[in-house]
Amino acid sequence: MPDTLSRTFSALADPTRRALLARLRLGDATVTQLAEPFLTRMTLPGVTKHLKVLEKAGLVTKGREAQWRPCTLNVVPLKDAARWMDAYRAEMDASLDRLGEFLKTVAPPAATTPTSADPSDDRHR
Amino acid sequence: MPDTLSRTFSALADPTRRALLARLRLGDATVTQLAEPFLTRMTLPGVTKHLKVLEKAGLVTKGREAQWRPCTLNVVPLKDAARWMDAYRAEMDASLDRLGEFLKTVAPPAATTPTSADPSDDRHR
DNA sequence: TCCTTACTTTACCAACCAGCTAATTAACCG
DNA sequence: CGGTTAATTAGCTGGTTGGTAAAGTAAGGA
Repeated sequence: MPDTLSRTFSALADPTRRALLARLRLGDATVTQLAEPFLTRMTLPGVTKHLKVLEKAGLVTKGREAQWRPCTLNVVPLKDAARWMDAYRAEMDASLDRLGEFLKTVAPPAATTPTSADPSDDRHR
Repeated sequence: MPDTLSRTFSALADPTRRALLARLRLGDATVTQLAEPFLTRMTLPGVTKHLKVLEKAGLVTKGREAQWRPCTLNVVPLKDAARWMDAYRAEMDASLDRLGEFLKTVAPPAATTPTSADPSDDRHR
């Protein structure tokens, strides 16, 4: 029984679960609707299990409508995760990607005014 | 052997590892230096293992200086994780927290001009 | 009442993860 | 060389995870 943040990150550490969240971003859906794209890869109980992980992490809430369980995305735990990441925002912005890093070592440190346009610029908003 | 994003989130899904990253944010450190705060809770091989997880996720790079292994933080994988989260930025901003949500249902939808100051505002940057 | 649809639970398996102790490698230092 | 320090590796255990098949629950409808 780990802490909330760990459970959130743990829930995100699976491509199937991320895909389920992405699907829910488009709107609520029942379990079978959610499972449908994955049924070639895995069985329905498998999807149910993934959903339970997401539910325990608080990322999904399951409703109850007759025999259907409409699932809803809940981003609140994501906020905490994003807030944790924000502590690293500064060094993320500072660090260029590998290519940029390499170019930085090759080119002289007269960096801020390159020849014409800097392609490794303007990422993230 | 999961995908990169899964390995990143998985590496973050442990408070010890997050603490190691937080420590590295202050600057490089050797394994024993990193381990020191945790040695009451766990042994050194335990910390080594956690570091290996972080290394495999590309979040930490280990150098080699005589018998020391200076560790460096590498935020590049974090950028991908942050970019993934950005897809949910809109609904994160839209959704207020549980309290806010509740207040929203109680108060009329004349929301955008609250009485005086909105406390659940101005988070994130 | 019985069937169908929707979904969950149970029981099992293999793989992995977190932790330990003990042993090993590797480098420096006297 | 022998000892000390730094760190890893090996081998074990117990718990969790991801998947399955098969059985079970619950509601709607003929």
